[in-house]
Amino acid sequence: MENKPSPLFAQIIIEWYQRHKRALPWRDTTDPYLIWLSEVILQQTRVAQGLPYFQRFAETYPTVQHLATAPQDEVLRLWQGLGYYSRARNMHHTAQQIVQEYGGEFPDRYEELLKLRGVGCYTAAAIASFAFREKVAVLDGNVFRVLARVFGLSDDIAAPASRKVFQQLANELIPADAPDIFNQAIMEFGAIQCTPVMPDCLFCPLQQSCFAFMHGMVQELPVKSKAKAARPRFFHYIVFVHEGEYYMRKRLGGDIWEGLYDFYLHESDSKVLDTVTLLKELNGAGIPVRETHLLPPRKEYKHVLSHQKITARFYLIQLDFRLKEEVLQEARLAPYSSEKIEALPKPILIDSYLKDEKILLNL
DNA sequence: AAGCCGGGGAA
DNA sequence: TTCCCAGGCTT
Repeated sequence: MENKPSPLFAQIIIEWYQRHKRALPWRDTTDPYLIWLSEVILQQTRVAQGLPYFQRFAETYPTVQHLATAPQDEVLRLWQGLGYYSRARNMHHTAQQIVQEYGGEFPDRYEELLKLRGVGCYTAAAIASFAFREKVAVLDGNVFRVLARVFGLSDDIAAPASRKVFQQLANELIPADAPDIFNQAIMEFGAIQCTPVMPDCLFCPLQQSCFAFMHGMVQELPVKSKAKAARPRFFHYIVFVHEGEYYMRKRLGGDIWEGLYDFYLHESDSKVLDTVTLLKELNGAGIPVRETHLLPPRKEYKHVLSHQKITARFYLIQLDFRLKEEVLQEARLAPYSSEKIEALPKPILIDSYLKDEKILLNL
């Protein structure tokens, strides 16, 4: 670390913020519920992508009570496309907890907020400072980047141990008389001015006091270790259809997309389906299909997550009989009309397939 | 400390 | 195609 913290930093950042800040709906409120909602949505999401989701959530669930009493499927459906669905499940759970244990009132201190499910250091600091003006510094990806560059910190921001260094610096920088504005300002500065690639150093008010700029190290900072490569997976979805109804199931925990709906899934280590094994598996489950029922997949889907690379094929099977109740229960499948499917929360992969096959309207 | 959990935008 | 974006929970 080269640069020393100075009160000038907060002053410059806040001044910059007053002139450049975007008008965003969650900045017009001190309602901790709306702030919480926006922060959870924005956790791993760009403003442009999260904005319409915030609008829909705020409109559908204007208070924490509304969210608490909503069915989980509905909450997940509204969340569909945002990814990291545990955020929605945790938010739903916490809404119910706030109604039942906190009398519908949000906790108003950082330490209390931290106890809520889905609320970590960042979100607790955001709510505490924005809604209650508590002097606690937020530390998100933007703040890490700005501090690393301006103050010349070369600690790996992906390493949990580095957090202490940045947190201490941020705590020294945050002014007691404007913790909320400072937190907003430094994050907005990172998002707009001090961007990950091609930061606008030419018109930066911190140019002459920025360690990275003065030392030609803007490209090198922050230091961040790379994520490991995504592991390949091969999904073979068996889409049973009978009299216009499609058999789907709600995914369990322990894997991706918990709580979302997909089809009967046969996973293997190859993009080529081993039909013999599959048919044995289906017959063993009490589903009497033969090879002739298995239509070749129309199209192959690649679905890339940050940690998995999924290759998926869909095999439509027209059933001319109804599956027995025990069989459905064992396979956790249930029939849904296309209208019902529309209302179910689904991974983007499944939604794309349904739209390509015109099972769902492309709205 | 390391691994898991989505999806989209820009170069 | 390749690269980038990350907070919270679990192990």
